[in-house]
Amino acid sequence: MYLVLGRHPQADGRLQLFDVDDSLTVLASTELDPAELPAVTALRAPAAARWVWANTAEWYPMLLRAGIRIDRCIDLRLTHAILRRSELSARSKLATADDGRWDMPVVVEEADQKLSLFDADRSADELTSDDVLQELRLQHEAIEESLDPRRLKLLLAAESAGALIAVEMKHDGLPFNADVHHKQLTLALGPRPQFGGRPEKLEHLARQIRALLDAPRLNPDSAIELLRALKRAGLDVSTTRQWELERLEHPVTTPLLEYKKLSRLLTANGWAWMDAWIRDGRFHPDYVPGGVVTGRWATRGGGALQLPKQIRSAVVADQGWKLVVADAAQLEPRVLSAMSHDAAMASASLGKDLYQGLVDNGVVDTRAHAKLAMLGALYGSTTGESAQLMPRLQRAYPAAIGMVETAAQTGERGGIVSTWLGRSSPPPGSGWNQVQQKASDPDAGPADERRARSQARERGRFTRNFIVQGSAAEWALCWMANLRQRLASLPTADLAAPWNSGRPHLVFFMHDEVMVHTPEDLAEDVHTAVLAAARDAGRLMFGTFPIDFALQVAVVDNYAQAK
DNA sequence: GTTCGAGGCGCC
DNA sequence: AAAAGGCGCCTCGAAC
Repeated sequence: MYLVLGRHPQADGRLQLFDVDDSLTVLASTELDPAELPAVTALRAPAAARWVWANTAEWYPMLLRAGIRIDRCIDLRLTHAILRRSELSARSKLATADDGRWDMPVVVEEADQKLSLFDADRSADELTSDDVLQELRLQHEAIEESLDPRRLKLLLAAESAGALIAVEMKHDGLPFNADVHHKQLTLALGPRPQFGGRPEKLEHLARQIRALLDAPRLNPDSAIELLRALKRAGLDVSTTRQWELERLEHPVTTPLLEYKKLSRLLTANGWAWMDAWIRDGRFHPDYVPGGVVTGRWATRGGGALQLPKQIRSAVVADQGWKLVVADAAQLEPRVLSAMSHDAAMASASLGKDLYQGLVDNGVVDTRAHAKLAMLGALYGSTTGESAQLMPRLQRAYPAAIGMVETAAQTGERGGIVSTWLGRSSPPPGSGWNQVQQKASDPDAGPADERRARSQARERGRFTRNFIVQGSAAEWALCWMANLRQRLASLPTADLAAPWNSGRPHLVFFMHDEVMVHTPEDLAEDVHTAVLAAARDAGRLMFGTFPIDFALQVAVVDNYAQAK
């Protein structure tokens, strides 16, 4: 059963909802006002139906505000983006006759707001319920005729579950204690400036820097001015980056590095950031599922996926609640060993730290080397220590290393690669092709060839990493989607708050890490659920292949206590 | 006045 | 002396 939602084809501003059976036949049609959507949804929610709509971020927020959570959906915009590009469904009508209509920009505004603000000139391409149903049929056809319907179905379900979770997490927000943060800022920077300008401690450091460089008017925020001043002081630097400054033997480096650190804190996560993103003790960033080509999420505003370790102690559970923080240890190498069926590499990770496993198996001598070698393999390192370790890795794990090498070669040739579940990389752009073309021209110069070679290698590193990063993102989505279902079936603690029924809920997701905010009494249940969800995700994706997805789980009061 | 690339740095 | 994948976002400063 599906519930297909879109605009009404005639009645302006109204919506139309189709009840559709599994053969995609319309059983019933309901016309409704946007304001009625929560009520209508509430009536239907008990049915085991899957909602189908163009964009979860458009409809789901108003349902959440009405206290309604839905179980499952298909976000056709997200699933279209996967299907039209996937190598598995490349011959489908959806892919070959794509008119770009579903290539919409990410919309985070909500439908009800948009209607009230832009009622007069809503864009002409708003999708009717018929459009939505037609797209659902097209996608079904593409999946069924694809080279691997099972994988695609899993990927599309996980992607859509992610869309629900993203909206729910924005709605619920990440518990964030503004007082703790304010105290940290004041301690580090000095009191908040009343009328702009630098906080005390930054200003003090700036004065020290100017004195030490004998540059009375220097603005240390200007990289150009700073570089000039450093050179004038006789320092041999080509940039003002941290790693380069650290190597200098000059009294200015200490205040300068300190200045940069504090300045970063102020501009990225200072008082202005707090004013903009923290409301009622919650951080409400916009998550953008599928926002990265590899399938990772992005965020818009607030920089949630770059939340510095420095400020994590301000992420504090409510009174009587806990944070369960879980991250997947060495996720990418584990995913690679499973997708390449590299039994040797998989066994190195069974029940333990994968990097230590490499040491125990005699592949490398230290854990640090194991990590360096592995990152080199995943990113395509060609120089330095990490590249030197590659032959050892290659010998020990030929299947795994062979897989990323093949992906790199495909990319260098301009080919397309795919993740385990079938998300495919974009083809090279026209500029890339032109450069390669030019290099094979009879009168191409050595510079042309060098440029072509370098760009080809660059793309090879991208495709090499794409298959691993993208497949790891798929595992993470499966993990989180499974966890969400498990959390929904946990009992409700007697801690109902206005914003929550007392049920554990996801509050944060960062690539290979999830955080659940839970009543204290249920923290152990959540811990168990997180582990079980990881096991399920591994089985869903890799069946019986013996691979462990080890988790580090911490039950804490604030985020800084994890790890 | 806005826009956009560069430099820089935070996260995975 | 920067390298090796994916991002977002801040400031500066030139270009429009």
